[in-house]
Amino acid sequence: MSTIYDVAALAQVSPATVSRVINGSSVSPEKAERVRAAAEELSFVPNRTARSLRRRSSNMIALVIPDIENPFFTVIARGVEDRAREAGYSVVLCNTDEDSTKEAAYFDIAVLEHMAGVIVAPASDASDLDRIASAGRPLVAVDRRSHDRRVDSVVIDNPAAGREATEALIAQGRRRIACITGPESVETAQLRLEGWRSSMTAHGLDTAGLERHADFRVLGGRAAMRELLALPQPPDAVVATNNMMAIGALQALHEGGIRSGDIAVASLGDLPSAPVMPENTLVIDLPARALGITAAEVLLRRIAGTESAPETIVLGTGD
Amino acid sequence: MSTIYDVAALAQVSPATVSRVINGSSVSPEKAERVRAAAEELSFVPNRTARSLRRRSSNMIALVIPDIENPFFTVIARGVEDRAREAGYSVVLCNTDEDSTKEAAYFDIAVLEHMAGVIVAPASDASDLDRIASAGRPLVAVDRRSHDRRVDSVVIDNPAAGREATEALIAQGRRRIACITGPESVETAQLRLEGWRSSMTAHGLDTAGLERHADFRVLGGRAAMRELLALPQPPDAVVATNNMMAIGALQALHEGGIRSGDIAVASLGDLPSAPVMPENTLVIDLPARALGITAAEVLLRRIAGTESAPETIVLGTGD
DNA sequence: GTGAAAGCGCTAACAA
DNA sequence: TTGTTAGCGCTTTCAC
Repeated sequence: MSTIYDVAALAQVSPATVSRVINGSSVSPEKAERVRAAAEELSFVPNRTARSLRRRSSNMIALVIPDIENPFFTVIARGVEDRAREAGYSVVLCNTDEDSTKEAAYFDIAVLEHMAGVIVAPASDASDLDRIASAGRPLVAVDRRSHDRRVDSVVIDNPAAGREATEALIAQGRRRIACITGPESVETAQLRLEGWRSSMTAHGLDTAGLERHADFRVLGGRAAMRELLALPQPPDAVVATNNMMAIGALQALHEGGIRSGDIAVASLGDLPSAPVMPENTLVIDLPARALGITAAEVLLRRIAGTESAPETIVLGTGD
Repeated sequence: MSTIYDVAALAQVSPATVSRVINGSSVSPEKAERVRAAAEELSFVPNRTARSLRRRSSNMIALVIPDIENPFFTVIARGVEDRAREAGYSVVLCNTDEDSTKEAAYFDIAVLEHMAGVIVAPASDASDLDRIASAGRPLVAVDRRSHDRRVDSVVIDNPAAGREATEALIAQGRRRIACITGPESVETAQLRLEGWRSSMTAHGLDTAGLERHADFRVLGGRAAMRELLALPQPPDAVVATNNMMAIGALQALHEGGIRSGDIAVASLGDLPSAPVMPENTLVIDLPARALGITAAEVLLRRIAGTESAPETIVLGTGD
């Protein structure tokens, strides 16, 4: 493990010059070359910890997501990671289980570790993003906006996604279409629900009693579907506003012995690789990877020091 | 952001004493109390970067896995993370896509970042674990042993898992049982295959032409199953040595229009949450979480300085 | 038990 | 453009 002093000695320059070469400041060509040769010779690699200490910022980015078992978020993670790594940053993946307490603990760590920035899919509207913002760390919300409008957000056009799913079911001839959405405290859940509602009313269809709030997870989707099945007049289709609840809904249909085709399910977002896709299932692709890439780009820009007002980037579902 | 100097000044002791209190060295009770009060007062938290620089070791652990989309590995990750976090370490998740080059890049980062240790499910037997070992960083292989016998390993009893799956199929009355396993360069794949083979021969069943090597992924499993279906005499069951290949095999069966029940599939490891589990499917539970927890414990012990000879811990499939 | 002082390896003023 | 120097915040000898 050689240091810039070793390199400086071998190249017969000062440590500062070595540092400049590493960081791309202006150095005369011949000295730069000597430094490069010396660094090569000693297989020198800069000590990132020392750099972080001095710069008061590391090259780690925290990515805080609510559910690592959900492929939607792992795809986002891969998008973030690919872009971040290109820029020389490492990504620390933090899983919160939709739990704001766990989330807060991760935020504290991010600050303590002097992480360069944080990308978060907030567990709820109550997420304490201020913990990060007030510490002056760049922060980007992804997939879900925060109530804190000071932070950048990268989201999907959620109402459009809700409408798209609903329209597709209507086009299949479905009329009594229910919607299973996420917690009321998550804006994404509300917006997708609104998309469904607007499509329904636009087509003159009744929505009364057909909304259900669940938890964005399999069990919640299943329970909600069971309730819908128990209605005096069950739906003939359902929009699940995320993939996990769609799986839960399909499970409930299967348990209930519903004939495939009697009730159609539209999922917002790809299902985890399944052996067989049930025929009555419709998937609306969500641009998860683009979400991750874009969030990383916005964050990197903030890390680089861009000072513009916080922005919300809305990605179309077709992206 | 206060420092130990601020705390020292307020408590009227030297910075060294503050450091000692933080790290639990012997300090007189009254001074210790003064320091604690001062730290509380200033809401002091030690700067981890400075500590890492000084100690030449951070409190980050790298977890390098081949496939973040595979729930088997995410469950391992959660096991690792839970245990690591208890001990005050953060976990950096690194996804290699079964690619040794990507893996090597992560190893380099782990060394550069002075990470406290690395847990890896090696992409192949050719994985260059020496990169870490020779840098003196603690290293534990999980799920897959390395050819490098200097490192600790935590694995499943793979032959037993292979046998268990095979015996279960035999108990169902299956006789012509194929095996789709992973790459030849991955020991885990070989051992599970051997488990299958030993059960087959123990029951006097023929194994000729019924082995397939794939890549532990959905597409590979599907292709292998197609080949098996194209055999003059196709199998009546198949053991897939991991969950993703089991999904691929089931897909191939579905595409091939095979009646459910004609060919049974046994999967080593839980399937990702699926809407419906096909009836002809059998899952052998693998103790993924225990794998993660145990690997973390072994690593933490090494980080703490245990100097015993490298060990291989084999977890029973019943654990 | 406690404090003074010397760094860990790097970067950023400040001079030259 | 280049070098000198002073830290970033912490830990750890080494004296006392």
